Amino acid sequence: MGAEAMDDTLTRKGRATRARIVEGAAHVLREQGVGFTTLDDIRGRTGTSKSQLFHYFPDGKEELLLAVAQFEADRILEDQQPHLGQLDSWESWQRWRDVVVERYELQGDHCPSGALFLHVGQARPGARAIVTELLRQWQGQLARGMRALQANGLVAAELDVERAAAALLAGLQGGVAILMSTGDSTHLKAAIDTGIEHLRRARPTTAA
Amino acid sequence: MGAEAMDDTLTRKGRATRARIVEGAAHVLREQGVGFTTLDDIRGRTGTSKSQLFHYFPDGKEELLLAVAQFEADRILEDQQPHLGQLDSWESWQRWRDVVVERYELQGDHCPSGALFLHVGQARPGARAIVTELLRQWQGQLARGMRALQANGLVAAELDVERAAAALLAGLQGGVAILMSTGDSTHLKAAIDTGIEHLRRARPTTAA
DNA sequence: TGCTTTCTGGACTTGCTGGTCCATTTTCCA
DNA sequence: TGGAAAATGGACCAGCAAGTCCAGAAAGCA
Repeated sequence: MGAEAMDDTLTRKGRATRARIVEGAAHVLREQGVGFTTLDDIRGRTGTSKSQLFHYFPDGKEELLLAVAQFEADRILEDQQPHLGQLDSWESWQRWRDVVVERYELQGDHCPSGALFLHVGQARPGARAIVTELLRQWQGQLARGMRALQANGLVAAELDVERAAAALLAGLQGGVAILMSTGDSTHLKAAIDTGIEHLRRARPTTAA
Repeated sequence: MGAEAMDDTLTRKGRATRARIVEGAAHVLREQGVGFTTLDDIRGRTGTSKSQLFHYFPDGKEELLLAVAQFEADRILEDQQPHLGQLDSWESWQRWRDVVVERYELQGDHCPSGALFLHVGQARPGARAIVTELLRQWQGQLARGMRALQANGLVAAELDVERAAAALLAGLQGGVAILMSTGDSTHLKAAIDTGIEHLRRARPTTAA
């Protein structure tokens, strides 16, 4: 997209303003939802003028939304670190679980990042790519953690790691979706806990 | 809502038109998504005039969307019958699984009903109520099926049925969400299959 | 049949929102 | 320092979509 090409000609001040716009827009979007947010809302929040918005995002709202989607996608994985990258013991899985639950409970119905990409992701091809890549990385990290458990002899080698990771990721996503629409985190907890339990039951047959 | 109060004064023709509007609107919304659908789109699709729309839905778009949400919510559970109501053997669970997967694979990225309520459900209180009730009933049926397995001695009585049902529902929802945004049903299948597997592993300790 | 109520068509209004434009200020850098 | 390029402010425009209104057709009903 044109964003990178623009970074070349961006001054220090320009980069700061652009970042301010993206962050501010992300905030407004999380609060109000994509469908109810106007450029003027973003303008007000970020203390910028119309011309600035179009200066940094020549293709207008579409491009800005895409930049926010990417920003949020990155943030989602970062927020789970370092736990998500170190899933090599039962304790670390538990810590990761707690971080995820706490994070999404805090955001509550304030349409978290998950909502953002779900909304955008339906039609626009660019947004779909961002979502797909996010899910790929997310699932990859979960699978990596499961293989670490296998390597440590905590989980049977027979476990279909990719499938288990896909199921866990789906449960997590669904739990978040339900949390967003009902305000209740029961499903999120149940999904993750059951997913981890699934691993726990897949103890190696040799060990006992 | 005003809808029921209106049914009193509706003639046969009136009821038919109202139903046509709701069904047509549901169709358009599934195709285009909430954010991209205008009243004129619905008007065109249903062969109605502006005044008809506001005659049957005095509160305008909001009320119409709510009616569609309720319509879709009912349809979701109906489409899973009779399987969802008869989950008393492993075979029936498998049949239900196949129906769900097939149904959502068919709808593909054509924003299925799930998307609809997710979109609407973020802010509007009425929509939130519809979603909550749908999930409650859905989970109730799953839990009922699990209890049937317990009654038939196929699953240990110790299984926390409500928690397992919540986890399965979350996985299903997340799987559908991922299917919608990526076009891939792998996660949906993995989630449901893993959920059922979870039950299979909870065999009664007495039987063996 | 004749009167009332409901139903329908479609022109019209109104407000909002994304997007354009240009003048002005600030920053860069040679 | 001075000119070019970037950054900023904000007035302005155009289109669109929700919602209004009223006149006329079709049903219901006694």
